[in-house]
Parts: sequence; structure tokens; C-alpha cells
Amino acid sequence: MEDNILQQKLELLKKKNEKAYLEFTSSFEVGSSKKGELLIPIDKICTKLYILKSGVAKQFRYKEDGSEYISWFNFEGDMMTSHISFVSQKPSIEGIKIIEDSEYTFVPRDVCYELSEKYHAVETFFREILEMYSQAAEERLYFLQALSAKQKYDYILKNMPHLLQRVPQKELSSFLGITRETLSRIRKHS
Amino acid sequence: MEDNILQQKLELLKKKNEKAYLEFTSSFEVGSSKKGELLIPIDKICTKLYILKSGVAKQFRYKEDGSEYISWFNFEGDMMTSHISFVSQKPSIEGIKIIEDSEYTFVPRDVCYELSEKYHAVETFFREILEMYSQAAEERLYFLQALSAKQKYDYILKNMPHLLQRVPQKELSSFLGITRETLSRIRKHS
DNA sequence: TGCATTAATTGACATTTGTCACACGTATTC
DNA sequence: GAATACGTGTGACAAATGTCAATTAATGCA
Repeated sequence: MEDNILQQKLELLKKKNEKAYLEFTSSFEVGSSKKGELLIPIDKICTKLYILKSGVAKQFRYKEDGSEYISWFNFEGDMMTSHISFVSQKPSIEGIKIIEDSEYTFVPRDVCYELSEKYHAVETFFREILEMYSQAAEERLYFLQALSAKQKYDYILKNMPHLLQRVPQKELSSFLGITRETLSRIRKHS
Repeated sequence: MEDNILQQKLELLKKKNEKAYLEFTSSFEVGSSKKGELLIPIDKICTKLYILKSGVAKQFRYKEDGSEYISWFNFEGDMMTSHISFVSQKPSIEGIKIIEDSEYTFVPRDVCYELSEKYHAVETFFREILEMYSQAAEERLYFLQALSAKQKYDYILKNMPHLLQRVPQKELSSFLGITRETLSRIRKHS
């Protein structure tokens, strides 16, 4: 989504330092996964950074009661990884699962950090990605804490309508932090 | 808190590039504020990055119904700013208010970005700060969405006990996303 | 195509948390 | 030091959302 802001950042990198850009992008590999596949399992150390070319994926954990908590959905153009594990190289507490057949490219984590160290421009690229990422997290925090179930649904309707078309309600409700039943009832009265 | 991880990062910067370190730290200015003072008002563009030396501050917004949403508390050693406004230079949707007399240093935003561009090591410094920041945001997201009122309180008790000593219950409850009354009742039965 | 599995809907009811009103004690201030 | 504002505690009640169970709709697979 977001009309390929990631692509724009990559273009910027290319303009700034073509050598760095080429070295970075030439280490991209391609892959694909079917619906239901676990791209990053919980408890494993995450060593790759993914860029989704097509399809949909979800980032999730399990709560204490065994139910699922969905922290984010990823669509075409999105960069994704199990962020905390990627940075810290500890076992991941979040997993990534494909929920619609997907194609993607990926880079090994080491390449990201090596090139960040080698090229200032690559470091800048990642700093800017992180800036966007934390903005999104901050907005989501407010969204989750400050809005009622109905307000959350209206927010999605207005700001992320593609979710409604491409994500099952079961998953959407978990993303909103409400039950399927509540979501179903809200939809009925909208 | 976090036993001055920020200080560690600054030391690292110094070791990597002393010139950059000196240029960065020499543009720090000092300031102080009394309890109740608004360090960063809502709707203003945020142009400074603060490091709290002593005291406590809160980052907050107002919800649609006028009640307060507290996104974070800052203590000695914490870096703080209105993140989204700082990055985007748009009017801030969050404010920062002093809730215990504070001393701090601050750097103009422009210096941060100029030095990030000028020195690779400074860029790395900020990238790492952002990595920590997004990890914290991610954990807070899970905390808010996945836990009940009582679980949230127990989590604070266990992981952020200093909050209980230095933050009024009114503010703490807002941080937890529950009402004062609910917090009061939970405390009674603990 | 048809069977089997999964997702969504719906109703009755339970639970959690919020709201409102008021009492009480503690700071703050003039 | 009295007066005022502010933070906290508590009770009665209301509202929002969750839980459980059953039914229907949709989807995927043989």
C-alpha cells in the first residue's frame, strides 16, 4: 500500500549512491509461498528482510489464553520482518504467516547491516524506513487504545478499506482487538 | 530507566568518531522546567530533541471525547520528542508535559539531520535509537491489546515499578488505557 | 459435483469495565 | 492557616464487549 513509498526510498538510494544501490539490490533473492505457509515461525531467529511483491501476510503472536494477536498485515510493496528478532537476533516472539499466495524478494540480515556500515546512504535508507515504521506503530497505538470497537471499524473503512476486501473477518477482528462476533454485529449495523 | 542505554550509545559514537561526537554534543543546550509546564504543545511543530537529566514527563494526546491518552512517560536518561512532528515537521498531534520538575538538554532538529548527513556515525546512532524506539512501541502494542486491566497492572508492577512511585494514579490509568476508578479497584484487590 | 471443513451470523447471557455521584484526605495557594 | 483545588476511594448502576452454543453460508478438496 502507500503507493510504494519503499520503491521511492530505493530510488533515492540509487540516486545518492548507485554502487551501494546495486550491491544492495543484487543481493535480493526471490521466493514465493502458498496461503497458510509460515514464513517466519515463532521462537526461531529471524535472519531475513522481506519485500512483498504480491499477496498478503500477517504478523502475529499468541496471547496467554492461546488466542491470536495480529500486529500487522502486509501487502504488495510492504517491507516486512520480525522486527525485534531481526534487530536483536533473539528467538522471535512474532511469526509471519502467508494468508494469500505471495511472491517476494528477500535479503539476508547480515547484508543489511554490512551495507549499512559500508555505505552511509544505505544507513540513511534504513533510518528512514525505521522512521516510517515507528510512525505507523505510534498511530496504531493510539488507534487501539483510544477508539471503541465501532470507531475502529469505521477507521478501517475509511483509511484501510483494502483490508476488508483481502483479509478474512476472523483475522481482521484480531487486528482490531475485538472478537469475531463483535465485528460481525458492527458490520450488520453499519 | 534502562540504566542509560542512551549514554552507552553516545559513548559508542564517541569511540567511532570523536569529531562527530564533539560536534553533536557541543550543540546540546541545557534547560529546566517546572511541574505542569508544557514542553511541546499540541499543534505546534516540534523542532527539538530532548534528553531528560532529571524529573518526569508525559507524552499525551486528547481523544475525541476530550479525555487524555498518555502514550509514554519519560524519566532520567530518556530521549524524548514528539516523534511524528519531529520527523515530518507537521504540527504535533502529541504534546509533552512535565509532571515532576525537570532538567534536560536539547538539540535542535536541524542539527540532528545535518550531522546525520555529515557523519555516517551519527546516522548510525539515530538508526539504533529508532530501533530501540520501535521495539518499545511494538511491546507496548501487545501490552495494550492483549492484556486485561488487571494483567496490565501486574505487568507494570513487575516490569516498570518506578511508574507506581513517580506517576500519579490518574496518569498511570490513562497510560494503561483504563479509568482511574478501575485502577483504584484493582489496587484494592491486589 | 458433492462432501467436509472453515468462516460468518445470531441469540441469550455473563463479565468486564466505564460512568456518575459523592466522600474523604492531602496539597497548594493566597 | 483557612480556603480551594486536586487526587483518590467507593458504591450503585449502565454500557460495551466477550462467551458459549447453535445455525447458516462459504470455501476447498476428493
